[in-house]
Amino acid sequence: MTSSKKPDKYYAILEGALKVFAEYGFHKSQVSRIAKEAGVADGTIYLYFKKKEDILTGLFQEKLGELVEKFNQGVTEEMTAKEALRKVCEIHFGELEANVNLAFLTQIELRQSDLELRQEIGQALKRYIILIENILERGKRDGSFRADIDVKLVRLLIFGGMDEVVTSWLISGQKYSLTAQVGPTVNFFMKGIES
Amino acid sequence: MTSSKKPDKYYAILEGALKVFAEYGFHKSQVSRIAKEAGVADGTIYLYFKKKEDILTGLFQEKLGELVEKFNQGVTEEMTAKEALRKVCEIHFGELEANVNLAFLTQIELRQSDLELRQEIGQALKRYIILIENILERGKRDGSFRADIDVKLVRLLIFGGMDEVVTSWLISGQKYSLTAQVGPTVNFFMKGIES
Amino acid sequence: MTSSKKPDKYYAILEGALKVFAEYGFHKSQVSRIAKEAGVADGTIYLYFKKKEDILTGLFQEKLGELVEKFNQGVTEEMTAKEALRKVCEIHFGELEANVNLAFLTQIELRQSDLELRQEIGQALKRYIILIENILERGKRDGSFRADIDVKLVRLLIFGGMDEVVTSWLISGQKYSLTAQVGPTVNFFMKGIES
Amino acid sequence: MTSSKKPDKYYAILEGALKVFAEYGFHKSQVSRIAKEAGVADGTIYLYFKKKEDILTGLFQEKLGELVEKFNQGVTEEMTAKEALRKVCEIHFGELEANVNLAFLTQIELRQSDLELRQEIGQALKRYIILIENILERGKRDGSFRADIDVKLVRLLIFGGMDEVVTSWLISGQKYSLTAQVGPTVNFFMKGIES
DNA sequence: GATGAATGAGCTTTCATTCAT
DNA sequence: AATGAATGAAAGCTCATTCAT
Repeated sequence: MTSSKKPDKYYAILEGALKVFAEYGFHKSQVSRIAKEAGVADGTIYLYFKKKEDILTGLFQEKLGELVEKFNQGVTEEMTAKEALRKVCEIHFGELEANVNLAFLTQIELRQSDLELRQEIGQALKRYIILIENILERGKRDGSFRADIDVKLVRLLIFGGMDEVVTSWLISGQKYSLTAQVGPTVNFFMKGIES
Repeated sequence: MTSSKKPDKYYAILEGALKVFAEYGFHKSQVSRIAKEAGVADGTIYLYFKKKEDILTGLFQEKLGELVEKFNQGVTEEMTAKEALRKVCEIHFGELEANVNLAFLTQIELRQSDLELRQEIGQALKRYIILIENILERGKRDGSFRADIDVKLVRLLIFGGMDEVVTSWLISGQKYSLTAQVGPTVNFFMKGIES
Repeated sequence: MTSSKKPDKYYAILEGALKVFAEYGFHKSQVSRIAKEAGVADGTIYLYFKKKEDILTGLFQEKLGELVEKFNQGVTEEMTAKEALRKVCEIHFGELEANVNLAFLTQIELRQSDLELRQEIGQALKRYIILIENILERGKRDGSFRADIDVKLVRLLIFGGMDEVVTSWLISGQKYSLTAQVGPTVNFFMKGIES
Repeated sequence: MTSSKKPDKYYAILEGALKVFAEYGFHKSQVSRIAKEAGVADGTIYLYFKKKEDILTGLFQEKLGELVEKFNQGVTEEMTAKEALRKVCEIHFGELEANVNLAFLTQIELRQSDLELRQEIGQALKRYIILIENILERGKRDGSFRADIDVKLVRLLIFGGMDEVVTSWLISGQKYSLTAQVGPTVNFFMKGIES
């Protein structure tokens, strides 16, 4: 199903890098270690990536792309805005809980990058951002969400909130269930804290 | 009240580091450059810090400490829980908007650290976290906040939301007013998005 | 008459190498670039040459061989020694002026080699050297040249002189006519500078 | 007497480089080997030279500078033009014979450089070139040299001739006396080969 | 013979850290 | 305490060469 236009070694290197980056972090990961993990020679990496940093970039694009795909497939048009928002949170927490290495990549490594790279990452996440904004717009239109909300700001607050929950779970050592947080999290987004 | 027991050069180095880290990022900042910015010799830095990373740690503790101090001073007991929460957001956005270098430090550099360091940062932020949790507890007790909220979770959601708003503002190039976001942000925390 | 027993690709590679070496110099020329220029695969080069250096060697032998051939054809027995020497200089300057890439090869690249290779080059030039020495011997015998000249030394002085004139012309950017220097050059060889 | 404004290590590195370059050639010489030879750490080299190539450049400038100094000191105003020219050849052959490493540097390594570097070398030799040209001019004026010689061309022929004699002596393995060639060489320059 | 993807040894350069002064 | 020249480990990257197809 995955239309892989790139050669196998490209993906082997990315998988190796995911493992190594997750364990050591980008700056403490040697290219030679990634090569070993991927089962290729050091030089081979440079047939597929121009610089070490490009491995990180490629990893982001590949993995975030897959993630975004899952969001797009999981959230359908027939859902109500509320259902859709809940689904987004379920996928967000669920996917990262199911793939801890990926969680390390997104929550830790993704931040270990300079401003320039972060802007690039922003691009890769754009479709996810648009998805959330669309849900918010839809809710505003059909009256299920308040008319006075600032879509862009609320999108940041929702994304930032989920992001922090995931990071906290990760730093704590994944000692509790992340998906168990979906209910109260979505409830907060819906009703706030005011009694 | 802040008893600065450390010698002047200690702070000179931290100020130099703040500037340099903000401009180049931790990994691309050379110790020699920090020394130059601080007006001391390279070797002098090692009289005050054991390793380069310790400069970053020291910077966090110092700067986050100051920040936490501001929160503690700005949020008083006579405020209602709601007022207190609004104040927290005002200070959070206000301080970082007023000090862009500090914002870079907290939003970008603070993330450029491995898991170990992030846990350490968590410690430095603990008092801020407790402050928010206390406000939430107080609101639950006096009935201004819903009784069924999970304090620890909501604290993450609130902090994460504000954090993302700041980062987004920073990455965008600080093109708009951050403090102008306080109102709608707090409103979201209070009432959620449900109509 | 030149029986080319080597396959076409051999010469294609040499031509590619001549171009690439002339532009980048031996050490900065990649084998893959030569391959591309020659229109063959990288690996193919190693069917014809054992090492990169052997391409240079082959090029010298081929090109210097052609050059020596021209000297031998241009200088005939019926010429006087003086005429022959003038002819040598005419061909030397003329051929290199007409083929700048070849000039780069002989004046610049040919030197970019270690002692070992330079001795090998000496071999390839041996026939040219012998030609000059023969002319000098002949001139001594028939009385047109002084009897007390040291043939080997004078050969070096004549060759070295012409060589320097060509190199200087090349480095200057070929801004003037090289063949125009034949007259005064030969005159110097003949009469020296003493009035 | 040598006004050394540069620190000792600078010269130590140059001396080490001279030895190593003379033995292995520039491209086969590792920086670490030069460092070892100079008795400094690898990194120290980069306190004095920005790139490996700059060691070569520095060496040229230093050594050619010393050489040029010797020419300027050895050739005085009260000499006749002929005497001066003989002196030049004596010093040229004598200095290189006395310092074989330097001879390797000038005859082999100095050529192992691309066009750009050779132009730079040309600058370093300019004073030597001017010296020879001045002698030729003087000889023309006082009638000891022919009035119709092209000074620039003859300078190339003289320099190139001497250069080739030195190189040939070096490649042959320094089996004979170089200074013994001064007499016949100068004689050739003066009287040519015509009987 | 021809290919070109893969290899991996090798080297320059950087820069955190040290220590003699 | 302060200096800054010196250190040397460490690693990203290149590219000549190989070999399975």
